[in-house]
Amino acid sequence: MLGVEVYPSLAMGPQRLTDCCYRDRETPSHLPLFSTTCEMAVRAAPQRMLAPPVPSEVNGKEQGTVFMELENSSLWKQFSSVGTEMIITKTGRRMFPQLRVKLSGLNPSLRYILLLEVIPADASRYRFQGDSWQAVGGAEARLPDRVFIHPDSPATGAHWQSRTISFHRAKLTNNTLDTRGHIILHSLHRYQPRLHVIEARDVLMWGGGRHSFVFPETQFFTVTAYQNSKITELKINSNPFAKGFRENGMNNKRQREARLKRKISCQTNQQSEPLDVVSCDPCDSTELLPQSTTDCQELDLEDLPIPNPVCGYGSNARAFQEAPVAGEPLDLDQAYLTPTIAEITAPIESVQTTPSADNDGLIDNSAQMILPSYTPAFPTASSSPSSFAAAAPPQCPASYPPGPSTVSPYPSLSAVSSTSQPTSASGSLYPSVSSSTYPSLLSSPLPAPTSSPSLPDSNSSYHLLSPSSSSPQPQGPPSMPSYPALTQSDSPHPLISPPPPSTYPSLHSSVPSLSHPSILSSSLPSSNVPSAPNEINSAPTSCSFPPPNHVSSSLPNPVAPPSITSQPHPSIINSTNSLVLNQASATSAFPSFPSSSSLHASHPILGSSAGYALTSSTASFPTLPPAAPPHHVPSVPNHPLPPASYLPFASPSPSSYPPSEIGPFSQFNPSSPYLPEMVHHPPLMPALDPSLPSCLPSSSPASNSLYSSFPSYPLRMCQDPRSSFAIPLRHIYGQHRHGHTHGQGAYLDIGGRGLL
DNA sequence: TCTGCTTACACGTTTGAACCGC
DNA sequence: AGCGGTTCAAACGTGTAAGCAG
Repeated sequence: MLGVEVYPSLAMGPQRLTDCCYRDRETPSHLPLFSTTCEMAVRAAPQRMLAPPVPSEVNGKEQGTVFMELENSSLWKQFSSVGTEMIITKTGRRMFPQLRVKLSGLNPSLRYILLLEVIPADASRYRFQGDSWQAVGGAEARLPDRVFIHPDSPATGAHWQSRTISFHRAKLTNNTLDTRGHIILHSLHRYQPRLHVIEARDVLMWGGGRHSFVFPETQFFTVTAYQNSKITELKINSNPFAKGFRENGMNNKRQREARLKRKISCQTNQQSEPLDVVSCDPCDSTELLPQSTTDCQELDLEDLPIPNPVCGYGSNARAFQEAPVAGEPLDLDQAYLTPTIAEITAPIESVQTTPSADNDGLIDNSAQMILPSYTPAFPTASSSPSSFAAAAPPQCPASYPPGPSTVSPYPSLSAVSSTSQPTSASGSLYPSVSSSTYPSLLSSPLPAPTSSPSLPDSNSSYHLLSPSSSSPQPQGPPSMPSYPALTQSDSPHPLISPPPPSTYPSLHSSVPSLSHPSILSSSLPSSNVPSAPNEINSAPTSCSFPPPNHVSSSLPNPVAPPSITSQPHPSIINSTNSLVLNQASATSAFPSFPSSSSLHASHPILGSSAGYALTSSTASFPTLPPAAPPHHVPSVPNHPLPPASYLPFASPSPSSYPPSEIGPFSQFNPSSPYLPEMVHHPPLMPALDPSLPSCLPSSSPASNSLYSSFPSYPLRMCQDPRSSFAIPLRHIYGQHRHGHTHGQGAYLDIGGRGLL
């Protein structure tokens, strides 16, 4: 079984995850982006829990705020407006539209690893009824978490910024026994892709800053066969591989029907006379060839954007075009969020974004912070229906942690500052909800009201708040200076040689049966939800994954290896404190919320007094709703979409390993699928600190009460031999012989099903 | 009977090796 | 011999429809 030990470098080292919430610039900084029940609950919480915004001493340029833009956002929006569906097959199917992004704000000299993760958007199972998606029950047990590692990883910031980054090689499958490393998903569920940018000081030491990006418009439903004919048509007209099905193609309906008729006719004729191959050729589509007109003209997509035959999308030609080079004007539809500042020293970490006046803003490398307004094209969720049906009434938030809305209201309870981390970053203006070094619990599942992906309130507009000012930021070049610095990756990290295998923590021995936090949270645990067959939650032998930082921290560091286990880092102390606060807030906000103690019980780290702040996050997470019986799901076909690009939750890249930051966790709000938000998802980097278990409050009760149904999965990684990342992985594999390679990129199983 | 999944199929795109000319 | 451009075939990606299972 592979564990973090196998991939020590995978541990994100000192995890500096700064979840951020993007709020309307004109909205009070402490107000959540989305108004939900949870939000209300939070607001009702004692004022003391809401940490006041911390003035930002932004130094964006110097700090290098990482900024990601979804290049083909327009295309995604087209699909999401109808209800994006992704085919999943046993052999694996690529995603379309593809995830194409552009990065900026990276340190050109540093190396980064890009990961793609697909997490459940909620805890519901869906069915396409009538003309919309409706939740019909609880989601199935979460499958092994797998992360697709971009084949170019690791690559320098200059590399990533010089081109469009495409994750087109990533494949989705419904084969739970998949051995090719494809991302395993359940059919008829809703998922949310999430991208991570991880600073890689060394291929074997992923300890740098980490930034996570979520583009709400990329949410999709998994299907084995398209349910919505509109989606089919959109795909046919957008996907080059499906040209054959276009009106002027050889495999369009007309042609197929003609072939079928001819076939039948031929068969009939055959009986009476020899078949005339020529005349019966089903492919003689010459009749349609003259139709040089656009496919769209032939299409029957009345209310759908008509793709351009050439670029795939007439209405948004660029969406399908090759990635523009850096500096090239971007899609107008794209909005940008300001980066979050990882406030290491300040107790509060929050992210503020600055809304741009409109979506006309162009962006170039230098201008990373343009925030075009999304409103025009994508009205507030409340006003516009979403293709993603709301599975359940909004009341769920109480028991279900809605993303942003739930989170944002929380004051940053834990500001874990890394002593070793030189941070010039100042606290963000906004209160962080919950900071955790192990946010997986928070964001990973993007828990949504079991039954309803309810639409966000009208209040949840996409305006961004400027850290320095509440006034709307004019369009145009982003004012970087005004944005909080997210990372401190400017200074190259010392290269750290991987410690000998023996030095790696032994997951098996040191970590008793534990469920990975990410798994727990992401699994959308539900008492009603059937456990996955491979569930090994109770299995003592199962691998568990401590917070990444633990791992990295535990790794021998010639330079300055902090001993987390033996001596709580100051940050830890802070986290502990924050934890308490968080718990309190969480408790008040979410009645159904599991006690932190229970969580701790299920996870050594969580239980650790040192806490690593991850507990704080955990505490703030309400218990997942039980698989709801058939939900009343108002079909909500078209959601307004959020900005195309968002700033990451910054995780300041640490200079050293101790967990340094705990940022507010903001989850993608399942109920408002299209709200822009940066989410921090920890599950992909399982970390394990053997020493932590010792700190576990063994007395933690009811540890399994909440997440017992979620198994701990071993870490698994597969990689494309062609990937530049091959060597490091092979090195790792070499130690454990569990590597899987394939031509589709590298995959990392975070919660893999048993592994070799 | 219905729903969902698997599989085979035809068509188009992509990719990379082979070939050719300079 | 090296380089760049073109050609070609295999591999791959795609949606559809039939068949199967529950």
